[in-house]
Amino acid sequence: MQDAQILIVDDEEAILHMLNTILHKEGFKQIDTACTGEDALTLCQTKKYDLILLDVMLPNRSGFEVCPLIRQTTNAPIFFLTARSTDLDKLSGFALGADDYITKPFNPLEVVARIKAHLRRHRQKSIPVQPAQKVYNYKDIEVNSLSGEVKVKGKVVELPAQVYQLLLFFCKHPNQLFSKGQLYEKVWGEEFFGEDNTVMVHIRKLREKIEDNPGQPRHLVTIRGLGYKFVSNGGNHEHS
Amino acid sequence: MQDAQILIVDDEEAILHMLNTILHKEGFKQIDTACTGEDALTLCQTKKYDLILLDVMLPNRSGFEVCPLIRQTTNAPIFFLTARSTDLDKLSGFALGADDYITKPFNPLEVVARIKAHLRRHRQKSIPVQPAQKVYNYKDIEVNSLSGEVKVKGKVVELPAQVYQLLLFFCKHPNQLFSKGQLYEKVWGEEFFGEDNTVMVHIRKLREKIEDNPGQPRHLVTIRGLGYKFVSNGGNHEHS
DNA sequence: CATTACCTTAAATTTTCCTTAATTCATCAT
DNA sequence: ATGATGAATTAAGGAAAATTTAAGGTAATG
Repeated sequence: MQDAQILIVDDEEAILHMLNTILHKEGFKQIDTACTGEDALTLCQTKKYDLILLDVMLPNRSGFEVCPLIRQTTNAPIFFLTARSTDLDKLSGFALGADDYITKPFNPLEVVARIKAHLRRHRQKSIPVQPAQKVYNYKDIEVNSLSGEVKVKGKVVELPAQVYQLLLFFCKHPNQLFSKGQLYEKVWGEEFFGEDNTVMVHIRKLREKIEDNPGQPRHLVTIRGLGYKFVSNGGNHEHS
Repeated sequence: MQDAQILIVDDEEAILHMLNTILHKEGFKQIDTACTGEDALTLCQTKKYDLILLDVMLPNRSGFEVCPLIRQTTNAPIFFLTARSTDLDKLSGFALGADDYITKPFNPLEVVARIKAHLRRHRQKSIPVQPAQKVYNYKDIEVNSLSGEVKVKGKVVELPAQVYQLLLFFCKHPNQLFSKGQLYEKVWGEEFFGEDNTVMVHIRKLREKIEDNPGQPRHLVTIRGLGYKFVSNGGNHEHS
């Protein structure tokens, strides 16, 4: 339990430091911190946390905004930190996918107690599932993961397994940039050692299936030096 | 009751997540989600649900529009979710085939209570009227799960027990993709450790019974790298 | 203009699946 | 009990298809 990966997101250095020391004293050694919602999101995409403490008041994007985005990457419990604590806040926080609500100023012992309690409960429940979406619908591309069927512009196309898995992954994370290494680890589920050719070839195969002109892709675009991104132009699949 | 298949349709990720967690905590483990009416419809066409939660406000097509279309695929109870709660809304909601009406913001406990109540009523009603009479009727294949009789093109064929179970499972879940592992766990009821040969041989036996040419199956097709699928070409599947 | 990152095609390798046959297991009549 | 029968499982060889590797080409970048 003490080896739980915890992420704390707050723009105030003081609070970050306080929570960090409290939790560290209690034996939690695996603590990361972030100052902005963007940083938190990036961290969540690369690492798997067991618990996230998220301040509502953040520069640029508020915690309320970031919460559902983080939810897409993980189903770890998210605790909101806030100054205000009206019932309405709590309700909307809960609606956004929060699991608990801690109001400033914190009682350090209370924070620790709540975290421990939640981790205990959560651990027991083995696999807390997130709402697994089964059908993805973009402008020209339609994926039914129940039947394993893929349609492009209404026509059914056959995909090899690995290419299908790749498409499915992109459908689950549209408009997000992934490096070849990330893709290999997420889709293939194996450690990446720089052999990026495999990914590139599969990207190509996928493009041959879903793009009008695979040489000039419009859905699965490459961002040179960084990776690939599946863009959903006008697809009726708008999260947040 | 807790194994009821539930579908939640809402474009807001947050609400999807909230309802999912609430219901999951209450023991409902079989939950699917969809963001659009189209997706919901696709899901209803491939799978049978016991209850559907449908948001009125949906992108593209409204819940009002989608409801009658879903009604054509199933007679599962449909609950409308809506922000407004004028009497007009309620009236048209029920007229369109809705079974209940839940207004945002929800009280989680109320949602669960209503769902449970409805499922209880529905279950009670359906059990005595039709005592689990299940006859599956596809184009060439007919399975009577009461008598255990299987007909292919009108002719009775004898199936070994395990092969029959396999066929029955496929009849219950047509047009859905299952991996060998899934099939083994669902049909055999034992943990799967990669010994997929058993499943393959049984697939072969089943094909010898139901296919004209077992080497080139038309009903029980294999999707390489992913699994098998029982396709019902236009054949109407009647659960009762 | 050289270097880097990416694209593209084709060949090589591996995986997956099919099929038949052999073996084990269970049932039932003798 | 015991052997016969049929079913379920395991095993093994081969075919087909998918994945990976490799190699040469192209476009962007500094």
